Amino acid sequence: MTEIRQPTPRRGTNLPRMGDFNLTVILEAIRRSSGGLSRVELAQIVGLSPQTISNISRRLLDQQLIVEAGKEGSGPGKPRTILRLNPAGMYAVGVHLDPAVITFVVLNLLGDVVRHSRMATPGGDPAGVITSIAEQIQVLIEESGVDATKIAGLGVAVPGPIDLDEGSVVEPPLLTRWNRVRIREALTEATGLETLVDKDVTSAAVAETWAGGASGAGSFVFMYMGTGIGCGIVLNDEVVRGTSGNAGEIGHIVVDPDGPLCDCGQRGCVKSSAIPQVVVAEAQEAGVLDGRHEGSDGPEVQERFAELCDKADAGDEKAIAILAKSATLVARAVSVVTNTLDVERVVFGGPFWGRVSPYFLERVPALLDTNNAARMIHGLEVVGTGVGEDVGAIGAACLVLEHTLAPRAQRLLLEG
Amino acid sequence: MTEIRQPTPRRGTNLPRMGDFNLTVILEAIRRSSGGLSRVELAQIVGLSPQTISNISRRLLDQQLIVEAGKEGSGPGKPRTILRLNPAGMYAVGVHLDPAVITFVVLNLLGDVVRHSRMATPGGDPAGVITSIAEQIQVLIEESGVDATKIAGLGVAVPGPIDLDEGSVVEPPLLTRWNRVRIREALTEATGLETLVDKDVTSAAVAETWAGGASGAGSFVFMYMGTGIGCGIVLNDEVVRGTSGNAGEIGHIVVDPDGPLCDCGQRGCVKSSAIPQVVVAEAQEAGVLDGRHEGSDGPEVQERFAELCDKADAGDEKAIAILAKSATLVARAVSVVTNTLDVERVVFGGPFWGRVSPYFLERVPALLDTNNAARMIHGLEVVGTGVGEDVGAIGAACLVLEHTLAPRAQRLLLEG
DNA sequence: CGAGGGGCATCAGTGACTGAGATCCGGCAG
DNA sequence: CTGCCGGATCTCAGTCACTGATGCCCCTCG
Repeated sequence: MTEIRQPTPRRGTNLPRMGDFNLTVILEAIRRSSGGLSRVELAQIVGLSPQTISNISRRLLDQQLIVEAGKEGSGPGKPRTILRLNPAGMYAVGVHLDPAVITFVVLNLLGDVVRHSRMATPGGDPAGVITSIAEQIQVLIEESGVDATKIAGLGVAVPGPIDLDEGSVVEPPLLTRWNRVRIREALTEATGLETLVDKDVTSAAVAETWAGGASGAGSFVFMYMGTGIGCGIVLNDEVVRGTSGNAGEIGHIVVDPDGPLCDCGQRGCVKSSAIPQVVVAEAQEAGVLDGRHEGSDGPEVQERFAELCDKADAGDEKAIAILAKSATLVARAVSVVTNTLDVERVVFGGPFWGRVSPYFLERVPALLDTNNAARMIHGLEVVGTGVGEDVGAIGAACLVLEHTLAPRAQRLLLEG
Repeated sequence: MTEIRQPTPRRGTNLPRMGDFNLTVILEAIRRSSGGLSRVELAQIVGLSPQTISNISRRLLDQQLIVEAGKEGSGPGKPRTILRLNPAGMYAVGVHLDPAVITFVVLNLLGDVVRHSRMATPGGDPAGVITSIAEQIQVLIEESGVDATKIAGLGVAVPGPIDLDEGSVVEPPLLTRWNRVRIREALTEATGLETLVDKDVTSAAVAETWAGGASGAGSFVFMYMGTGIGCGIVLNDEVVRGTSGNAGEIGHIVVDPDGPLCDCGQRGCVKSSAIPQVVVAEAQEAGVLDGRHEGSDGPEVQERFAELCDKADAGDEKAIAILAKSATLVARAVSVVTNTLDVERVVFGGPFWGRVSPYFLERVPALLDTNNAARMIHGLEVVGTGVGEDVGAIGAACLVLEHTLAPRAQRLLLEG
């Protein structure tokens, strides 16, 4: 039963903590490099002496987290031995519990997907769903064929709100019956794996830091375009979770003064103006999509949204205008967040991102730049995630990798 | 010439860093306690062994940062020796450069104001203003009578935007002619003091962590009610500055769909709907304040705003309604920030806070609670700062104390 | 006035990082 | 083919912060 969140009274540190921390620092440097690093390069990058690097490298080699991969000799002298991550050195299982679909992945140390599966989210009792999830996890692990002793744990991404202390799901809007369900305990019990629970948007941000390459470094906001809209926050390479793990709730940022009334009492909240369901409804009203107004449930919306994108791709002006408006509205919300946090980058992703990315990438950067309060000082990079559609589940698995291997400041401090 | 901001490639740590860090941890524990702590209590709180605490205490005593202050004997056994901060152990000078007024303070280690002065902000050339500031600092230090060798440095709080790397002021809306003025260099040169520059709202947040008592711990947002509106952000006891030091720009959060058009193109931004200048204008239109529409400059607004508050205090319904509306609008903006960051507390402060506090404290907590996305998990505390009106200048001085003595994770890492 | 108990210091002991020097490894000139 | 050279890495102490064990000190209470 591990805790993600930080205790408030700041505690001291000691020698073993320091050693472990430096180990993770070196691992991170190797991880973030493309193509591995030699010991000498590591010494320069992390600022430790070559001897220390050697010692820690040995520990990493013993733990099979890294491997020596060839030599790089340029000029005279002994060629440098390149150290790379050992993909098979550690694995993590990730589950994304979405109101519509549950996604499962097994990740290796590089953050690559080794195995993956999906199932429609069963509607019944949470306890039953959890049992199904646990079963599916066992199947997945077997199918993947990975060494079970190398599996560091299980990460679970769930819709907010959550209670990080309890490891529970607290009444998410689209998962009725999930009221304070302690999914962490339940899955630890059922699978025997150390389990971490976090919000889907936070998980997506963690995925970006671990598997997203260059765009996952530094300070950024991950805009998650799913059934709803939310963001994950990373500042100086560390994820921001907030007091209870609920950071990133941006749904009620007002972006459209003429927008529809929201349940919060204001008009034009981004969650009631720019989420796929609303966009689809708008398209229907405008006659871009035909009038069948059957269901507003997950798959239905997804399908109709895809239809709208198809039309836009085919050049339908009205469809394009609708997507463009949605991009404008989302950009306003993003501006609020980026101005509040002064990040250097915005990463878009999530299940609905793939289809709308051209329309967003064409408009959002300029809009953000115009509204950037720090415009005179630095620009604001806008990119789509390289992690892909399963970013929720991949992020869930990355929660485990991050918790185990990332150089979090928290790792240095003594426990309460 | 010190840098506040963090380098991105995370670097390792070593023994001396660890020792220094633990020293700051212990100092912080003593600082945050009311009335000092014994060595045994410290050992429990920070998690280090009693021996280590003893050793570090000795270092702190040698540096005269703490003093042994009496004994506390309850029951049998040797009574505990209480360790307290030594107020005279360190001093810091703070300057708040506001468009209307420049405030100077000298702070002791406890964060108490030892000496303080003000001057109207001269309108001329920035270079001339900086010279005046430097002169005034010398005068203040002399008048304060503190041991000059104990002055750790100079902190300067300025309106944003700033460039933290350059230590410069970058075209703030109300300080024309201040275009990329490298005030940090200039004041280091002119005063001989190590100088730190930061945004006024960030400084205010730092003031709260250092001199604000219990409300300055953990994760909170400091809402600074000044000529404009902005916020400082503290997460897990560490200030969030952002990539370039410009975090906390929340002026363009939309809070009033029927509000006035803002220069950003949207309607009802908090900075164009709820800042004192606008509130005063509104009161004038409503006939609560008489029609003289002379100046909209700093002192004028301040005076008329005070007049409005007087009327409200006297029971004028219309005046109260206007302040109540302003509270509602500000609360909406605060909700956006608290939901984005999931903090546990909102601290209000700034020059205009004192007068409006009763009207805000009566309404804002309930409004925030209603909009709190994590309502089911934890509440949201709302308090007024205990630091007072000079929170900008005090915060500026606290920048120095924080930089020198706070247990920032950054302190552990090797330099680039 | 002595026993008891808690606070605190002293003294080694551990272990992570560091500096100096040795060793290893390949390229290159002779 | 051999020896030289330069750079990478390893070996071996050395330093220093934290820790565990031990003992002194000081106050309260019987």
